[in-house]
Amino acid sequence: MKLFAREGYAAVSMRRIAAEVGVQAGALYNYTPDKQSLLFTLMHDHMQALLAAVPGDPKADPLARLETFVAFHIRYHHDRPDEVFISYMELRNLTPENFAVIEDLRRRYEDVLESILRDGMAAGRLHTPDTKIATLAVIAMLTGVSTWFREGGRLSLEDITARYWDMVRGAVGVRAQ
Amino acid sequence: MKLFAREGYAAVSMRRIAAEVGVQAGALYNYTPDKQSLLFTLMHDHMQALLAAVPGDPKADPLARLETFVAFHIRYHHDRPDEVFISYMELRNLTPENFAVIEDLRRRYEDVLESILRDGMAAGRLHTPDTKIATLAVIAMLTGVSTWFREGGRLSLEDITARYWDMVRGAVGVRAQ
DNA sequence: GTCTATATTCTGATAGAC
DNA sequence: GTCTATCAGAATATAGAC
Repeated sequence: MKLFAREGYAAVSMRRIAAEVGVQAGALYNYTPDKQSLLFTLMHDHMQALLAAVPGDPKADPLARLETFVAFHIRYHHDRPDEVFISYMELRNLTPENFAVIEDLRRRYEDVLESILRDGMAAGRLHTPDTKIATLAVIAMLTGVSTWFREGGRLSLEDITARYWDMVRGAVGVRAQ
Repeated sequence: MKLFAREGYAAVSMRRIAAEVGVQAGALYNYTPDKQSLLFTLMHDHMQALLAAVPGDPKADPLARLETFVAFHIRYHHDRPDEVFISYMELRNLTPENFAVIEDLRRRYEDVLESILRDGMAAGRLHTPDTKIATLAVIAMLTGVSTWFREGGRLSLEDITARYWDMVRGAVGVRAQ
């Protein structure tokens, strides 16, 4: 995970991975049939864990669910920079079959947010003309945090989360009380 | 450009590039001293062109400038998918010196948007508590379009641009007229 | 389950003929 | 300015001893 995130799948050899974990290259093949399966397993496990962790109580207030989602996404991605980086950057190095599996999991994660936005619309708590577009925009915006945020800077992750919650509310048309 | 975008810098050999342009591998070294310089030149040219193309009339109305920036960013990135993809994905394959150059150009592009937001704040036309964070959020949101938008889908690029302009206005606190 | 050794192919880059 | 040929090393993956 660390090597793929730092240098990229194609640039990391099986020998480097073996050296990192303290065995010879041949020994790795007791754990994975090949390099591709290793990449796929890392990405698959990450997406499964993400889907298992995302909070989603359909009975709660839509705005509360949206705020929870924003905080969850920022925090979860911040805590797993390598997994996130790989899952966005190494998609093109998956075989077509493996790519389809990961894409399906990603779509299911997006659907969690889109359901929140749809319920918010139905309840009249927010106003956005296209929940699918808004979903993609919000996720891109939130995921961007992990590309530049570093601990110890001008703002804490809690500050950042507050700013993004402001911006998300504005973007999806939550009207002031 | 096409090969790096599709398969990644590390995965593409000089022989593949040579075959793509119809020469033998050795001939490439009449045009670039090495593979790293080739990547750097592609990214550098792209960032220079982006900075030269971005509209920025400091005397215009801040909201008009913001709308122009949003439309420009979406259109420019949509028209150059390979360049955009490389410039975001291959940063880690640059040498530290080359990375610093590209990062500086990227920061200068971000500064164009941040100046607009600052002027909008000063003019009382928008309200966002942190123009730097808003800049990063808006650019991440807009750049995301090029990862999923495909011609011929449910919405045209003009439709998308209109939706994003709505969302950006909300995100940076443009109050309804 | 790890090791050494190896098959086979590919890598970035260079030399020198033309 | 392109070609062929080549260097020196690295790549994935496998075989077989232990």
